[in-house]
Amino acid sequence: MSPQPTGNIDRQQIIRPAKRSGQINVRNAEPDLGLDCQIAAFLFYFCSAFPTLRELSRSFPHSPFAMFRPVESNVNLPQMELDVLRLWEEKQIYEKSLAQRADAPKFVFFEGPPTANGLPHPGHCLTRAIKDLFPRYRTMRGFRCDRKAGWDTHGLPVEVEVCKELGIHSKEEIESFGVEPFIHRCQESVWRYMKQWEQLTKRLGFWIHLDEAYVTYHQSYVESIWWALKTLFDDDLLYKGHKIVWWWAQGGTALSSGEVGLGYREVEDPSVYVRFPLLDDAGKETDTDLLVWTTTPWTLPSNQFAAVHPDLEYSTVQDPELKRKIIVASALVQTIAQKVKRELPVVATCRGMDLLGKRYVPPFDFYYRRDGQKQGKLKSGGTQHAAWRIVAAPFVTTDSGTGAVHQAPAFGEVDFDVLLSDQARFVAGEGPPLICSVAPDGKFTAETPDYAGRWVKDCDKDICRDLRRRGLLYHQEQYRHEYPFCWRAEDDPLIQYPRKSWFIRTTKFKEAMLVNNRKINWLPEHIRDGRFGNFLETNVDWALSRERYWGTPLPIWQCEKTGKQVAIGSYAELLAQKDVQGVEVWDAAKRKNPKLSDDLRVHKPYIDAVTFDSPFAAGARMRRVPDVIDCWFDSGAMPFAQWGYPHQGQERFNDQFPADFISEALDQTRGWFYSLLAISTLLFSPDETPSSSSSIPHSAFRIPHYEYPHPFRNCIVLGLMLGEDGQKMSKSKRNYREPQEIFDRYGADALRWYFFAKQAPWSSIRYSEQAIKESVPEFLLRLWNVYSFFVIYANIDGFDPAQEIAAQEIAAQEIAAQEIAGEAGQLTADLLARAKSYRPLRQRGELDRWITGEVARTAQGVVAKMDAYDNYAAAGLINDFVDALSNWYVRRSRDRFWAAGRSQDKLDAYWTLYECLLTTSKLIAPFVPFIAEAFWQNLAAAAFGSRAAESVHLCDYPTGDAAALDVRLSDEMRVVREIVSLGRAARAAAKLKVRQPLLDVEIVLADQRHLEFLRDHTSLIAEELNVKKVDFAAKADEYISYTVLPNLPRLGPKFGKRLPTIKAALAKADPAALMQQMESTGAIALKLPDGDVSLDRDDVQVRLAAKEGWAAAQGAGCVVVLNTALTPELVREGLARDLVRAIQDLRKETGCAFTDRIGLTVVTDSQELRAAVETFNSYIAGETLAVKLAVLATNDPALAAMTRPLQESGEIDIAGHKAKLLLAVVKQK
RNA sequence: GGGCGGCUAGCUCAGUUGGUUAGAGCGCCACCCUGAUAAGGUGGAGGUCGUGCGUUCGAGUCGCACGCCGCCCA
Repeated sequence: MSPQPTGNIDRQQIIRPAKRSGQINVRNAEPDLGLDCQIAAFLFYFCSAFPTLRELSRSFPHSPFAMFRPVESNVNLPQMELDVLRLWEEKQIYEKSLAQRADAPKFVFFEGPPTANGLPHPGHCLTRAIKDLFPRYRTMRGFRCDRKAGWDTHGLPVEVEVCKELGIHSKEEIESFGVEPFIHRCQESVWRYMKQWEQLTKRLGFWIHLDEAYVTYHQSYVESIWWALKTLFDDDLLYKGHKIVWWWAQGGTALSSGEVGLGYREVEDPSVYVRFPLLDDAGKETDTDLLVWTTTPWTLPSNQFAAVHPDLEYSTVQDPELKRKIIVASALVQTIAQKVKRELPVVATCRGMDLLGKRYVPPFDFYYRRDGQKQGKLKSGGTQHAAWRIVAAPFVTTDSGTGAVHQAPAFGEVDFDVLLSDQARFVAGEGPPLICSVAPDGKFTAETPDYAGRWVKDCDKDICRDLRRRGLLYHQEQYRHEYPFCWRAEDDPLIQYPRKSWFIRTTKFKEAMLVNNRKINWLPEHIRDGRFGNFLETNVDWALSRERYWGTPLPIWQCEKTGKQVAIGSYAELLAQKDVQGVEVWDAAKRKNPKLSDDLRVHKPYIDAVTFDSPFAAGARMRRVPDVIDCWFDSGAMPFAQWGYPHQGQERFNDQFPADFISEALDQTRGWFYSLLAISTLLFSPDETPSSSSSIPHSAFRIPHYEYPHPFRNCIVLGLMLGEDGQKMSKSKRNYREPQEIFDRYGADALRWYFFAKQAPWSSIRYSEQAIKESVPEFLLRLWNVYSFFVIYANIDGFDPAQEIAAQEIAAQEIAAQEIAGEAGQLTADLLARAKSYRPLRQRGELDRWITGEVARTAQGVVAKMDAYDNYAAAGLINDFVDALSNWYVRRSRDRFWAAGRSQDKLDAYWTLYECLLTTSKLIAPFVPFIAEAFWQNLAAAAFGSRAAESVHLCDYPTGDAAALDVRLSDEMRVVREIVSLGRAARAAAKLKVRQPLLDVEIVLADQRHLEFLRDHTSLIAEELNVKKVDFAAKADEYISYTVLPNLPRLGPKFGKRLPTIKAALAKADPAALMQQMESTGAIALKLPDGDVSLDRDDVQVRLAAKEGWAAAQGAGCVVVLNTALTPELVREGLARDLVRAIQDLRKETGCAFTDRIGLTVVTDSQELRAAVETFNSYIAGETLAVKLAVLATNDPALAAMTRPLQESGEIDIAGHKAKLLLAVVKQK
């Protein structure tokens, strides 16, 4: 099939639509040619598969084929996107976009690594979309923005996933399964959903180097972390401590505060009130009890103290039933009386302070019977009983409970602090020891024989039962509260537990982190001092170690004799130690299974086997401590670990640090955002880092110091995305659609535009498929329609910008030379200006100058917003521009495109719209990269072949041509549009449809500034409003009432308190008189009781209001008044226009081709309608391509004689007149 | 219990440093246009800006208190 030429058809031979303004414009036409043209165009499209189009057009560089590929108006966006993806891949556009900026200033982006062992959902699309937007934008703005992907691969999530697979849970089960095969499984599991993630990333248009991704389990990555940890260790910032940690008993490990935070759930726990009988000074039991409250009965066997607030008032009440006295906080007496349903008369009161030091009998005697009488030496001299005393604690409140709190220091951080401060009062070793009746597996030990071997939470009930049996349980109820569970094993409640664990001394850097944080540009801003700042304020040392398997091994080796430790910074460093043994374990494994990833070499269990000679004790070995580390440290170390720094990649690190931009969702505040900031502050801070001592062996490496902020300068904190029902997104609830389905239905651009343009990125969004769907017609399709409009007409007219420019005889070499310079390929104004028909802007019509100015204004605004990371505002500006382009420029210019011939005015319109579309394509490229590319591929690449930039994404971002800006014109056009809009409103109010012509319209302006401009546009306004005449009323008192209002922002600062008086005076005065005064003297003088006031022109505001009884609409600065008088002539014209509409509908219904001639009979008994047809016969015939137009009465005998076939309308209503239409297609010769 | 954020039209959300008539999109109703057409456009109705108190000549906007929702943490 050889395509027919389409570009050289004589313009005059194509049927033009008749102009609506009434002039009939039918020519002698050859409809066949027009049809051929369409078929040819279709074939051309059909034959030119997307990627080959360029080749095709290249082979005919100056032929008519270089015109635009026809565009369907009902475009299949998802399909188009797939074509674009293929093009990008084939032409390596992403790579080229980077190469092009190889020497440009850098814009550094860090990828927060996702974990690929779960499926991606729409929330991930949001993060990945925003992570694409700004790098794309910055690249077009001339920056070099490398984008290295990354994967988070370690940690509990992976282990738990594997355990589920294996059907096991506890550490014992893992151990018996074997650590080695377990680790292998973990490593495999990490990549389970990699395909889906890569697919999503690509399909969304997220340009990032997936094949160069950093992976947290890779040896180089692990070694970077070892270096960091060694550095910290050597600076005494990494230490082993004994603390109360949140403990996952089933998993046998502590969790970081971040991880704990992921697992809070509301649960019901017992809330118990227990009597602690008090002892007198002699150690004898009294008749008084302290009533103590706890919500964790299982900790009662480990009770050591009871805490009261020293400043609270406590009451001793008489319990009539027990016949004993009970001490509780005075504020809670009534509450407790209600709970136990009896009066509790107060017999005495005291302050908490008075209770301090009193001894009591604890509810269980497992420890008491052994140590109850033991005393220790106080530092201040004298002795005291070591435990089971009342102590002071500031955290005791009277919000709930009894005002006296059970203390089991082993199972609560605050309780532990109480123990520590109590111990501090004693001579070392004499104070109370820590009592802990629970083993690390969460089960009671043999020290509490009644419950030994049972999971603590399971014992709550039995403990309560026992207390009740012994009469100690005063009251019990259920208590709803939030309690943490393991974030990966959701049925396992966490407990607080004393544990030796490795910590990073982040608290030492609290101030430094705060200072660093203050320099970060957080979006939204409140994160800085709010959520994140507050979190830093309450900083605690980072619980780093995990007694688990799949993670970065803690690089600490310990002397088996002396317990002394060293940190190792790399595998090579390890091998360089004295008498290294155990490496053969890995070698053997690798021999056995050569497929094993070499990265496993630095993992458990292989690394555990490596030992070396202790430098601390002769003959002793150094063995690695068994722990791995918190995987949040992995991701927080990515700024340097992604390069394997400092063992390698020092240059890359120096170049790519700190990041200019990162973004994740709000849930990363205490996760990635914190781990990044903490690690960076500890390692790279300017002054504080006492790390000059640390060094890499055999290298002169020094840690560089960086000014704050680092490691990131700007951070967009995305809102959380909720499911369709406002709940958390959950696969089981199906409250969202799979991303792939969204892509298939609406496309990635639709999803992206929804993310970028529908709300600020930090507001939490409720996933809404409807809203995604809407962004298609609202934005994409509207823009597409403008584009397709252009292409259709440009092709019909043979508007060929490439040929126009070639015709100027620009040597191909010259263009090629400029292309190398990176200039000519982007079809900027100066290149287009070489076309012979391209006129300078100032010579073009006003509408052209206006829209070109709007493009410039939009580009300026978008750049300002995007530079400030405000994509939402930027998208809004783009949207406004597209609206102006579509609904004003194109609409107002239609006639120019339809006009016959190749007038300069028409060419101006083409060039203007063409240039607008090219710029728009660039403007939207970072936001909706696919549709932008589709535009470019047709408007630029298809037309110019290799002379144009290969992709819109290789172009520079438009910044707005200052010379094109015309603020005044922009303002004036806004007024015109407002007047038109008001006119339509007035019509609607008067129930006069636009098809009904009216005699005239009066426009009253509050401000005469734009009057002259408007006078030049009366024909435009008249046409838009379908009126014969437009007047600007000079004396409008007839229609209008005025109000003279004070200009408050101006007067406020000037007059302050006097404002109400001035306001009242203006309101009271006659507006007409005020205006006259202003006109004659240039000011308004007000005589006021508190002194005269003179107001100038800018001090007041004149507001207009239409008087009653007029068909009018009022806006801020003007009123539009319609003359609603209808003459018979006008009514007939209105009827004629209505009739045209009805006939056009019938044509369409009949399936007429554009060019079909028809014969038409209007059958009606309405005199008016008949008259209208007669008066406007040629107008109606012209509009509807009727060669014959007759009107008959229903009883006309001629009706019966009419030849068939006829297309017959049903009975139609033309403005209240009944009629029927008979249509016959006239045979074409 | 604490911190942070939110509360503006039926729904989803904008609303600059306080300034007179608080906006958009969707939905609804009405209408228009129709050779860009399985689109498009215009208009309308719809708001005591969560509640109260305060600061101010003036508060959706600033302050305080409270209520509700969400998140984070205890």
